[in-house]
Amino acid sequence: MSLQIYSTLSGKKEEFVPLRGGEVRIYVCGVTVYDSSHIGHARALLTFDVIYRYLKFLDYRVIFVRNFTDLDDKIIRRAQEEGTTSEAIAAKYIEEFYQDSHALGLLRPAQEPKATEHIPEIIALIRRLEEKGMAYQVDGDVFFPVERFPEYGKLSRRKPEELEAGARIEVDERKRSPLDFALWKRSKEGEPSWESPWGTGRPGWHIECSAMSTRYLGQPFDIHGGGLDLVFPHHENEIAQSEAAFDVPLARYWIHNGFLNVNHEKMSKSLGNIYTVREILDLYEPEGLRHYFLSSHYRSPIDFSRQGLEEAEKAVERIYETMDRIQRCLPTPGPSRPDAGILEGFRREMDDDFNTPRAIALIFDEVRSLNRLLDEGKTAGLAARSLALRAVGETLGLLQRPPEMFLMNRRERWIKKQGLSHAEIEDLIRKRDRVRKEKRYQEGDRIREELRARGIVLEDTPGGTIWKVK
RNA sequence: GGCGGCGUACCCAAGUGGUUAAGGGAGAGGUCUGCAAAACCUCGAUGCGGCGGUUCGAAUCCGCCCGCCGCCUCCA
Repeated sequence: MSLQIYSTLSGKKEEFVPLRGGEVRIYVCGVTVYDSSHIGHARALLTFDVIYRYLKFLDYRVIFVRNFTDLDDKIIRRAQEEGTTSEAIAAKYIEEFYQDSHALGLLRPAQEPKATEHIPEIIALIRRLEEKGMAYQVDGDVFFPVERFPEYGKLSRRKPEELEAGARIEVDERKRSPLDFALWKRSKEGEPSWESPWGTGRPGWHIECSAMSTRYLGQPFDIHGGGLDLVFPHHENEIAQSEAAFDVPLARYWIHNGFLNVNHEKMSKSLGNIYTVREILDLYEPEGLRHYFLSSHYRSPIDFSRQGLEEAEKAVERIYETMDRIQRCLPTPGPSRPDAGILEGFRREMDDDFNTPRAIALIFDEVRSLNRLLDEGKTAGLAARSLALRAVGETLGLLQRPPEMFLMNRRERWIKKQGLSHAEIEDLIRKRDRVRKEKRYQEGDRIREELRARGIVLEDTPGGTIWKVK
């Protein structure tokens, strides 16, 4: 069995066959940099981060491109509100994006093109469409004539007639059809603008992705991805433009991640239910968030909850505890190779449309089995299995830190929140040790209870008493 | 109105025709321990929103009904 990918275009799982041998070219629509990234963005980013990692795990040479939309109405509006330039707004949120990406443990794409740096490519593409009669100009605006592209609607399974019937937006009278969309917009006073054959203006939203994907990956390329909400109209329009221009498919497989909801509703500013990446990572471990997302399938909706995140964090802690035990038992792993059975099992699950929930279940099966070996004091095969576990974790972007660091971070976060200090806790532990030596256990248990009431649990190990967060 | 999705144990969540319905969290009992914690062992849905149907056999396919949601407009 080989990798099967669900493609929005065909509406079913298909065997993945790269267009060029061992190489995979993938383009994912990135963020519009006009505000802080929220956890919905994080879900999309993590989804494709894992897809990227898994393709590499399969030994493909992967060319991963993810753009920044650094030019659009929202950025311009934001700049006006703040009395600055759209360049400054974009630069600020790109910087924030990188901080968030780093915190989330995202692998960096090979290319991260920005719309503003590809104006010549965009103009060339529009000109090509114009030459083919697939663009028309009205007063410095250039539109794409949807009715001239018969396959329009094939990705989102919509018929143009039905769309027109249901349209309830204000229609620009100058367009031939309400569905036609802007390739180029004449710029208003004070907006960023570039010289073009149609006068001073700026690109429409969809065209940048067509221009940049072709620039870095050619056409067709293998995988195009993004959030489910981009299917229509963004990706539909990209297909129309690119395929009208070059008469070959834009991309072979179309992957879309499901939404992240809050209280069963989509996150939106008007509902005030947006959580930014930074505020969540302020409260929870990044790997907890990653685990939380990966324990649902990438195409399913997730209803975000604090409880879910807390449970996920405990789950990650369980894995780290086991890795910590292994490390103490086998300080140097030796020349072992990763256990092939575990890797095969992982591959079997992931080959089925990146089934991360099953992959995670497999990790926990392995954790239990390893703990049993450790309990029994057996070390045969331990090194190979822990190496495999680490490889699997790495492919999911989990288990990337030394175990003690994860455990320590959780503790630090907790005591800070509780207003406790190390010294205070350690004093109590020493005091408890003293009374225990004198067998005054009741007194010792009182100290334990006192700490437990503040979320600290004590573990008496052969090496002394350690403490953890409940 | 059109298109699409979802409803599985206390919570989260896999599973889309066939032995005992994954895994995590919470819970109960046990082993270990001075007592705990961690770990391990055991238990936990005779049933997968409801009602019919197809089939030797369905959580899985079909129909109807109930409930929830998304897209059709910028949006990850």
